[in-house]
Amino acid sequence: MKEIRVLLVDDHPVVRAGLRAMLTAFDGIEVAEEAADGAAALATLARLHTLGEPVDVVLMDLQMGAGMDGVTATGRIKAGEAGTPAPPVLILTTFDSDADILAAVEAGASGYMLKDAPPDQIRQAVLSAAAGQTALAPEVAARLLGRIRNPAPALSAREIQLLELLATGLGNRAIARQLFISEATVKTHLVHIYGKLGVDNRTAAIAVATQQRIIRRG
Amino acid sequence: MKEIRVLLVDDHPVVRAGLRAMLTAFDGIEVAEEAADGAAALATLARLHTLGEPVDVVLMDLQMGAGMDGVTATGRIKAGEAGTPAPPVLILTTFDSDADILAAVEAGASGYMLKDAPPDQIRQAVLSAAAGQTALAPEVAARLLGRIRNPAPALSAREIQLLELLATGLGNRAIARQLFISEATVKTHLVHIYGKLGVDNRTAAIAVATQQRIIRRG
DNA sequence: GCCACAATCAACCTTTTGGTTGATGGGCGG
DNA sequence: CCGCCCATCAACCAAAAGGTTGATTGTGGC
Repeated sequence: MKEIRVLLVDDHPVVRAGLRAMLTAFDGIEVAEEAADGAAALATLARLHTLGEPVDVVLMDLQMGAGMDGVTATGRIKAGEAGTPAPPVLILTTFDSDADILAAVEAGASGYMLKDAPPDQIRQAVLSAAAGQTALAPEVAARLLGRIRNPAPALSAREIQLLELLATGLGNRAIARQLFISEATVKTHLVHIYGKLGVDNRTAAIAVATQQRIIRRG
Repeated sequence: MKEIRVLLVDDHPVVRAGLRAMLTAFDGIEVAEEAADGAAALATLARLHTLGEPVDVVLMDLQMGAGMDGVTATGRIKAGEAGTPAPPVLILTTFDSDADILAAVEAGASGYMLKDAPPDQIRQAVLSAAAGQTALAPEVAARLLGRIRNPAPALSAREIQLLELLATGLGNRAIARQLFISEATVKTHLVHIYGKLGVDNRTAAIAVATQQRIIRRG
């Protein structure tokens, strides 16, 4: 049986070594290459493609230190920038905020796993991704389902984006400039956010959004 | 030559596998055991001690998901709670915030490395720790020096108390009522807080205070 | 005793937010 | 095609927050 060829993308040598050790121990999976950031991943994909040794699954971290982050890299891979038929991208990260998950899914990721997952779960996810299926960590799936069942907060992507800037302490004017929209629009978004979160000021919005892990907090 | 026996403490199976693979590849280092959180680390230390197979160095993550965190565990190990002569504890984590570093050092850690460090740096740090020396990642050392040059904000207890209420989203009037002081006093405190944190509004104050772990966030 | 500082309050003013109403255009599902 | 929602903007008003000055009290250190 043909082995599933995986490309590891993570800025931590330790994590790459761990994944390599874990994955190669499984039957049917081999590690084709490693990359330390998104840019290197794109280059590696292209190189392996021209060598006639295509990658079946990309295992991608989200936070990548200085280099190109995982969401951007996923988007570019899916856009075909590596010059190859885009392989499935499986996100493997430590964070599980709504903002991260939504961004990854929108970028075209076909799975979202957490690094503290047991090895077998990661193996299953790689197999699923290689088979063209979607694989979500139970915690992630639960959050998405909960969101569907309980459309209470139901913030739009734009609103989450605003919330994140809000949480950095920016004023309305600064947010407006960041997003290239008018201050009036920022205020409109905020009013909607307040309504959906059941609060009446920005600090309370941040408190609620943080607690519900709609946005992330270092 | 006697091997240096290391105890790995990290909640991520992936990271443990990576460290194990990396460390065992080095001459003179072997992985004695693994633990998924601080409590397990204490128990393992005690067990290995009674077996007459003491640990030379503890490699400890800081963020440990649900279990006992690394700072607490380090403190307890150094306090002798494992019933053993406390081995050196080398922190190995992804975050390098001032608060994390200071907390770890205060808890008695004898080193602070980042997970994206090259393998050889990690090896050197383990050797140094085993020899009773201190090993700081260059980035960490730089940050500590910077902190010494321009000292900490030094908020008063009252100001921290205010910050915590601030972070829950309360307005000045509500904070005043909570603390049984006037709104004017709240504003005065806030001005002082803004000055010390180098910001000019409440959300930015929360952002900075959270990032520096002056206040706590789930 | 004096100085520095934390904590408290007041009055005043400027800037920022919050809240409302209304309007436009794009996209998507029934 | 018609709503519905999202994203965008405007004008306006009320409320809250930000900033300044100045003052009182208590505590701790030199």
